[in-house]
Amino acid sequence: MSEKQLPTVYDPQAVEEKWYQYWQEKGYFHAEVNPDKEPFTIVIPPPNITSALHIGHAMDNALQDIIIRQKRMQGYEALWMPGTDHASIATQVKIEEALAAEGLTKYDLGREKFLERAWAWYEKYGGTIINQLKKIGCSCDWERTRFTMDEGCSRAVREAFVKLFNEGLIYRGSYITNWCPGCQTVISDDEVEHEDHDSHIWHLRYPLADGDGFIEVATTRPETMLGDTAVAVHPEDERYQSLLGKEVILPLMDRPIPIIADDYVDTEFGTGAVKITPAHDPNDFAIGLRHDLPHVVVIGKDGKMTAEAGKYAGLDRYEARKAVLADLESGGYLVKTEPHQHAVGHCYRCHSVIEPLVTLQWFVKMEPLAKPAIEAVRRGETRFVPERFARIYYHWMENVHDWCISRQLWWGHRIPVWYCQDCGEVMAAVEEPTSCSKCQSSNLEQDPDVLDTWFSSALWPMSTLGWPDETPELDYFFPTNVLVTGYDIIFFWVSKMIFTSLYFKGQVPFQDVLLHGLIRDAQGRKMSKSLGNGIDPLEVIEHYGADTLRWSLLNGTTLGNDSRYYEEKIEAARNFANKLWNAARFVLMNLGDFQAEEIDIEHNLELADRWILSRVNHVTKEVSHFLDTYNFGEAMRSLYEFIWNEYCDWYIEIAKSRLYGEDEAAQRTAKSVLAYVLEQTLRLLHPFMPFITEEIWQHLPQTGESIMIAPWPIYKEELEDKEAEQAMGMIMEAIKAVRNIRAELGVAPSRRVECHIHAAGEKEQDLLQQVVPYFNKLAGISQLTIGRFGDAKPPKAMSAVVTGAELYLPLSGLIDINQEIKRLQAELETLNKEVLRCEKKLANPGFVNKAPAEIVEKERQKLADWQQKRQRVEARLQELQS
RNA sequence: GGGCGCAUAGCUCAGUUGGGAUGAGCGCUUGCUUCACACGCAAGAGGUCACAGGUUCGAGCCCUGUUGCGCCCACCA
Repeated sequence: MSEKQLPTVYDPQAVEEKWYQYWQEKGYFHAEVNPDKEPFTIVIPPPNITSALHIGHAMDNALQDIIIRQKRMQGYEALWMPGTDHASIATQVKIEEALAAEGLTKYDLGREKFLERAWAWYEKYGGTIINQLKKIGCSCDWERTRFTMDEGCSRAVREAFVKLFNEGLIYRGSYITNWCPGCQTVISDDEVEHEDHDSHIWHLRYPLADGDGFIEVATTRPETMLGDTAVAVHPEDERYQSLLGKEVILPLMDRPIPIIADDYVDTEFGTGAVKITPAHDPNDFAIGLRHDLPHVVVIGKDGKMTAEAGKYAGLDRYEARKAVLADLESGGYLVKTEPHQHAVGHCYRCHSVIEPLVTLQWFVKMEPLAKPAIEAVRRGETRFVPERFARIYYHWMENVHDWCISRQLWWGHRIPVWYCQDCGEVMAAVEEPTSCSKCQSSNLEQDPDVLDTWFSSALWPMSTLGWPDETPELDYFFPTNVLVTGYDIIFFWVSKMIFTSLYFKGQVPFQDVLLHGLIRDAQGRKMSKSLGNGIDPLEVIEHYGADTLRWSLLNGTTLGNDSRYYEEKIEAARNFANKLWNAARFVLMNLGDFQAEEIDIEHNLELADRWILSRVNHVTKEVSHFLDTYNFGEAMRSLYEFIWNEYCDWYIEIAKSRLYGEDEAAQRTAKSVLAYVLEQTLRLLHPFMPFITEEIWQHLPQTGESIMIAPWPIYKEELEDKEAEQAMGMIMEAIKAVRNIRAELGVAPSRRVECHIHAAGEKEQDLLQQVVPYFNKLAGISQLTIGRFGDAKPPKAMSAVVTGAELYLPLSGLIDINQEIKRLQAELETLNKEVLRCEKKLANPGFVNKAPAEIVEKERQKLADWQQKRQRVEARLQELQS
């Protein structure tokens, strides 16, 4: 860098573009198998190619980037594996929407043309997403970028399917499934979103076949009664003992159906008698199996009534409900209608009301997979952060149903199963078979369906590293270290990766799962397209820069908790970046031609130097610790406070007197410490704000290619300087006391005043003498007289008592003795309270005996301190009142 | 019906293993064109840590219960 000075204003656009390109050219993002280094791996949650990234993605990926950048600096072979997800159902829904806008359906195109469209979609959005991630600053290993439908991932999917199939863990069968009439496919239980709807419960009367009265049933879905094939009661329900084995005539359909007994029925609920529709209700389906009941399918896949529904055939299911109810009422079968709330399932992609239908599907048998997955987490092989999410995982795993993996969609991994059209043999194969393994016929047809999109996601940590091949990458980078994702996809993805990885690899896929919350809008509402309250991260980056966006999304947050998006937060982050920029600009302006070799932080140190060096060392410890424990918000707070409140507000101001002074040695020391602390701080800040830190760092006198590969600062216990921290604390307290008096009396900032300061002891006096140059500057003092307790005081003066000293400001013309007395009396009151509190605590034998010695000692110290202050204030009051 | 989270300054939120709430940003008051920064500086105001018990020498933090808000899971029609 020839240009040593920073421009007055930080321009994120130019800087970010420049450095990102530089990093890429240098190959810093790339990780290789390297036996000399310890690996550290993160696989990205592959964003869906459905559309551009939203603000939640920005946060998710900023988190991952923070982790991977720190690990890289710490010397790990850090791999962040990137890629995108084909998102079978979600993408298909989008494409069909686009088609609909053209007045077309997927059938107009046909499967092949439709898939061409889908691939074009991938080309467009897949690229957009990658570019967005780059804008955010993500240091992914782009050379390794993958896609869930690329060749390798597709082969992994087929291998996994065939292995599970051959080992009896995948089966095909007709079961009641969640049919989405909108997407025209089944979806798994996880993909159904339940919502409570205000509806009704209808009591119906079914006449007994023998004409001897009625049985009353209750239902929330009257239209399904057309498909009833039984009425069930509890076997021990005394009310219905005499009816068991009898038949009722199904109203409207005139069909006799039996009254059966089943434990499932709750005698307390409704009438204790349940109409059974095995074809249209999951519970009824189970009862139907137990009692071998026939299925009457009255609702079709289009959500309309079938021919089996008789005169209602062709009606939409909700119109049919109205018609059926009207007919039941006019026939005298409707006993009563009561308001009722009940949960209605909706498709998580198109929001249609799910229709439970019996269809022929492929399933994964979950029980043998779930058990090891539960045990592995119990053993701590994978750790959930925050811990509470492990419970959610356990609960899901312990109650998991078999996983329906086939989808009646076109975009996705085609199920690798072929049916022999001659002998009916069913073959699962990784590569397309040419002939039937049983009858050698070549008349084979592949299953038309595709796999659940989560099937390929489940393999992601393995497939991106080469599985099913035993690649060096898989051996080296797997299991991965950290997975970062939102708590809302524990079921969809996290749990599926865990059991899949354990089954195929015998290892958990990652050690730690970090689960963050959702970003809501300023009112706390979920961001959604319908509300139009979403935020485009790229727009924010354009206005404020990526560092600002990253900082604002994570500052002050905690893992697992939702947060809100505010323009004010963005501005606060921007202000922080600006503060850092200006501090650096100041340092560089004063450094001149100062060289890296000139940096000397061991000799000629003043108190303030020792203090800031101790502080930066302490912050190094804190930030490292907070990152180790995933307390990102706390790490950021620590950096923010150090940079703003200590480095800028105090150290830079203090250093000025030496920078502008004549003493060259002192000037060199100040420059050294300013440069050293800034450089350390930039490295600590780099994972959070990669661009601005690089830009500044490149201007500093140091030797290195990039801050990205500079070593992570290490805490050194020997650099801790408690004495300097305490002494500086005293000095700062005294300066603040002077400023406080000045402000209260309205002393013009430009007016320099005289000050007498009396120290408690020799140590304090010595200390004060050391800091005169900047004490005067920071407190606006013209003449500082340093004495000892008991020395003569200026006759008319404002005064303040601070730790180890008392100070007097003889502000002629501004002093009102009565007001001063009031001030001191108020001060005395607070001091009395503090002294009392300490005394009480120390008088408690329980505290003195049981609390750690360190705490007790601290309390004694405090008491002595308060007592001394109180004594000085009392003495001062006496003087003034006499 | 289960489970979980939240309740701390006017607002939005932190608070790491229990040890004076000098908590942060925004907002508010007062004063400052102080030679890095008005996206700033300085000085302030503002809190019974939801409520009630308990454990402890000591509780915002641990335990029990209550209230309010939010979320997740669940095959009672």
